[in-house]
Amino acid sequence: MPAPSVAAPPPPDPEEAVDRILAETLRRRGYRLTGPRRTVWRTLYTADEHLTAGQITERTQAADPGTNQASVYRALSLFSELGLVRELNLGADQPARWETAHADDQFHIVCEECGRVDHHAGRLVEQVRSHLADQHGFTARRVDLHVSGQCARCPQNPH
Amino acid sequence: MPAPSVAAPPPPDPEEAVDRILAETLRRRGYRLTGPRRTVWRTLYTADEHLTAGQITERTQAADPGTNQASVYRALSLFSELGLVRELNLGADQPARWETAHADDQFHIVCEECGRVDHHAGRLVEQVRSHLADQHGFTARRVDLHVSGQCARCPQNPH
DNA sequence: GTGTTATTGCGAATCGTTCGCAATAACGAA
DNA sequence: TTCGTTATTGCGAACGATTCGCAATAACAC
Repeated sequence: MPAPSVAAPPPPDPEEAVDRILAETLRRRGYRLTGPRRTVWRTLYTADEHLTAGQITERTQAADPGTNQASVYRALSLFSELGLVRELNLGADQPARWETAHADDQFHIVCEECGRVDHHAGRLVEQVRSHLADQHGFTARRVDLHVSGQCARCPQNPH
Repeated sequence: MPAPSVAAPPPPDPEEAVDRILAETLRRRGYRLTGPRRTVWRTLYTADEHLTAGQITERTQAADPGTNQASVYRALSLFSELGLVRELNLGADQPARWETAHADDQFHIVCEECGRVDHHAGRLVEQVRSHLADQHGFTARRVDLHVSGQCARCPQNPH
């Protein structure tokens, strides 16, 4: 089996691809890529839903025992500052939740019956932004739209 | 000085008018009108801005020393359940704020520079409601729209 | 008035989150 | 590759906001 004449491209490793986003963002701003940060990042990246800090800590510790709760909070706070993740407050009673960043022209819909949380894309957020800018000179940095009620599947919904 | 032949209407007392809203709402649901509840209610009703529970406690205690913090929280929680007030979460870092209830087809705009919080009326909230109902069968009970950024007056605003 | 019981005040407990600090490990330079 | 600097960690204690349990008090119906 002859060696290829040109440098062989490294095999695509999906796990490394996820890490690269993190690594580059951190380095660009002079932060270090550490174990806890990588584990928290992978936890968020592979999450099926919006996790609380407590859940993130659990899963992070499952993947890398010994990781401290405080480090998880510090990682989340840093990621948020770097625009990698987004903190959500879906209700006064419940703790904050976290998700990987996406265009914030999406909003969250929470069903009070089944607890389901959905993303919902739409032009609404963009409309709010431009309305405030044009009519009121207000530069919107962040737009949070959060709706709670009953989803179509839940029994108490009056059709 | 002869007594009037018909019952004299009591002079309109603006302070009592405020109390009446509270009294009637409470009685209708079988709750008692108590001192702390009345004081908290007046505090909210005469507030110039959205107050935190701590601020409400301060002002309530100024008006009626001896009122306990726990009672303030209990009053707020009850009022909220009765639809008399509304709890606001304007940011992950800051504590909850409270305002007397109004149609929620209004949203909140917070300037990150000067800290100013404005109400803003508009059709947007209503649009969200009907869109979700018509297109997705979702019954929106509560719509929270919260925008943060820089207001027209603040220096860092790039025009 | 008087009795029933919702409500209070008090202090301690809880929850989520942040802090201070000594020990550790990441990364650039030698 | 090793070394030094210093950002980052783990730990535990502190924190602020909110809630709890309970005996004492006070609203309201009769």
